[in-house]
Amino acid sequence: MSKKKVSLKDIAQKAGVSTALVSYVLNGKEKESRVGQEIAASIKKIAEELNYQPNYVAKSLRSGKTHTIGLIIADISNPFFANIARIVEDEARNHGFTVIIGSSDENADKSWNLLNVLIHRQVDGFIIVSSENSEKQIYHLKDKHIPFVLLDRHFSEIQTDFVTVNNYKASYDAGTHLIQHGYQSIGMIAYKSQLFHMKERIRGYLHSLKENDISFYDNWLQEVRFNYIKKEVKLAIDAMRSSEQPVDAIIFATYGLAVNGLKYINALHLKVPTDLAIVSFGQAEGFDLYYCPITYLRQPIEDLGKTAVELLVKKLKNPEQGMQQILMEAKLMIRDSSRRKN
Amino acid sequence: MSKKKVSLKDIAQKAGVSTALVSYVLNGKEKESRVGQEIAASIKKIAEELNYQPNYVAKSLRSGKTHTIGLIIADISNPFFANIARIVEDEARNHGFTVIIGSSDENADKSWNLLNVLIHRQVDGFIIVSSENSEKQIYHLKDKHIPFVLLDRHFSEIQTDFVTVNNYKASYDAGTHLIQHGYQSIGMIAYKSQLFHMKERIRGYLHSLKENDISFYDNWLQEVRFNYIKKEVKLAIDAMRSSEQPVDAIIFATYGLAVNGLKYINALHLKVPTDLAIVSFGQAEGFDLYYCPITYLRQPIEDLGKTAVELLVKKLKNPEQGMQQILMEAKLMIRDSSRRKN
DNA sequence: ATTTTTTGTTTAAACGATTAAGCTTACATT
DNA sequence: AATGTAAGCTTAATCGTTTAAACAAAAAAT
Repeated sequence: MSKKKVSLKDIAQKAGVSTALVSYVLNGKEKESRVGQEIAASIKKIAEELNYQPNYVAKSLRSGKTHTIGLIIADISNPFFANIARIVEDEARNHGFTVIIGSSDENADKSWNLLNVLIHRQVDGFIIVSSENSEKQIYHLKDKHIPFVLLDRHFSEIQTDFVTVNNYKASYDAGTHLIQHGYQSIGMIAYKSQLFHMKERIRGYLHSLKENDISFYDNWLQEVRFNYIKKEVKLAIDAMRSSEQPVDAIIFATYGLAVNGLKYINALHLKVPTDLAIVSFGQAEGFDLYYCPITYLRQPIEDLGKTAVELLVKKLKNPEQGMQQILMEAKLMIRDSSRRKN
Repeated sequence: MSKKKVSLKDIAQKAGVSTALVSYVLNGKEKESRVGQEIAASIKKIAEELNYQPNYVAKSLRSGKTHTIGLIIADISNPFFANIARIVEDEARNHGFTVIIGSSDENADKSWNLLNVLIHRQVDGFIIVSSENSEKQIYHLKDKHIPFVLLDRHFSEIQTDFVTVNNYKASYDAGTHLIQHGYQSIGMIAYKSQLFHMKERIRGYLHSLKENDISFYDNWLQEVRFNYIKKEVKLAIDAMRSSEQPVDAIIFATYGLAVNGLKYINALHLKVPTDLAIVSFGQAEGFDLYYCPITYLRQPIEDLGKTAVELLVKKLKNPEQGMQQILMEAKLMIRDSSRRKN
């Protein structure tokens, strides 16, 4: 089976007309281009019979549009990003776009590489979860007038479209919640990072303490390096516990930090929440399977992803589209790991 | 900034030669096409200066190759597939290919849709984790001579290239392990499915019982429907426990089943492994965070993904490439949830 | 001195679609 | 009868590459 691919030319030949007519008809331009009724009908019929499928590569070359979106995330094997990817993909497909995903591993060089590969592949636009020190890349896109939307993170000093959660508020809520449930010595483990969203998470945490007149001890805030997460999370927990004022609760700034932290807490035979209460950013089955379900900040992943796609698609259809910056709220899902202290 | 895109023509003009020469030089065909030394050098220099980047769309149109692979999986938000996707992506990029991912949700119709969208996008080939009842799709690809490799699952009645684990052996190992650790009444929760890999998992389990002269009770094997997983896993566990011969151990045939099962087991306040030992297929942090780390079958995800890409790339480069069918071994990672019964 | 070969380069078609502009008819208007 | 206009269709350029074939000039062989 499987004869040659059917092209416009084949249809034109069979119908005894030029390819122009076929193109007009199959693109629904019969009216504007005054194609005869019968001829139009017969073209449609033949196209149907031959099971014509347009060649998108040819279309793309002509139009300069590939109907493809590049999605750059930190790591597709991280559940948060996997979920984002899923939403973005589905939503993009609904709009007739195809998605190409790349994982940057939070590494600016990899991200730069990906960006360029995808630009050369002529993607129409990008949805990006930025890595640290990747400001240059953003400027580059602006320079080249390639449309993009930042997702989950943005740079406070660069004006761009973005869709993120209000990390400050989320963190503040987490801290306040713990305080209201009777915890007085609350630590936070975050990444050592210049990224705005991380700074905001820290700021929110600190603010919740201050507002409740809890005096802060330096040891309570631990910033670990992404590439040494396993070791440094342990050190961080050790430091917090041996602090002048040992913590009775910890807020983890990401899912990955929480996974590592909880493993160590298990190893130390600490009981959650009696020895240590927990609140974490991120979400995945891990938190459900834990013997004491973990209180977490649920980010509106579906909304985030859909909105990012919508913004981008709008920009692609109308490059004059004004800038949009969207902050969404994370919801604190209260479970056992932050049970009221007795 | 951002003047117009630089094309071969621009370079040709600046160098005062035809585009053909430029093409030859930039594709390293200077020798075969006997391009003059100086002219070649100057072309290279100019290309460099103008920062020329070839237009892949045009290249694709000409060559009929897009250097793009379609990856169809069940669901990118499932950690197993997310990991696969990650590996496939990286490996493909190493070979100069780009990956487009689609999630089928184990649904043959969606999968069929995806397949067609990607075919029209002119992907060069596919890596597919097949859904149930998608045999037709496989025949379709064979018919059209579109290269593909099946991953993780295959159809015993269709001759295709594939890369999967030896599910029979994995399951058999799990059963044997439990028996050797003193468990006598071992149940399995699997999906109700015609898919070969699922049948094999069941077959391996049954065989381990038989070989150890353990008589099997019908209630021990529970097959639940994918779309009713939450409810039916509960029913399954209830049925096993109220069996004539209640189970003291359960093998879960997938990670998703295990997550649901463990949640219910927690809700029932059953202690693992004293009340119920557990072994599961799949892997993710969930199993580490569980108060009693779960014994699981670790599939060689990295190898699976890489090998699938390698096979496909080989086929793309040489369509005459003979069929390859690769079975890999899953490794039983023994942890606390199957601790020796005392 | 003529022919052949080699070397270096250009021409032009092709991939598959889109679309502005041009070309015929037929019909309506004066 | 002459002119204008609308309808219906074709031509040909274009997007950016690749590459077989043609060509011209120089070098080698006769």
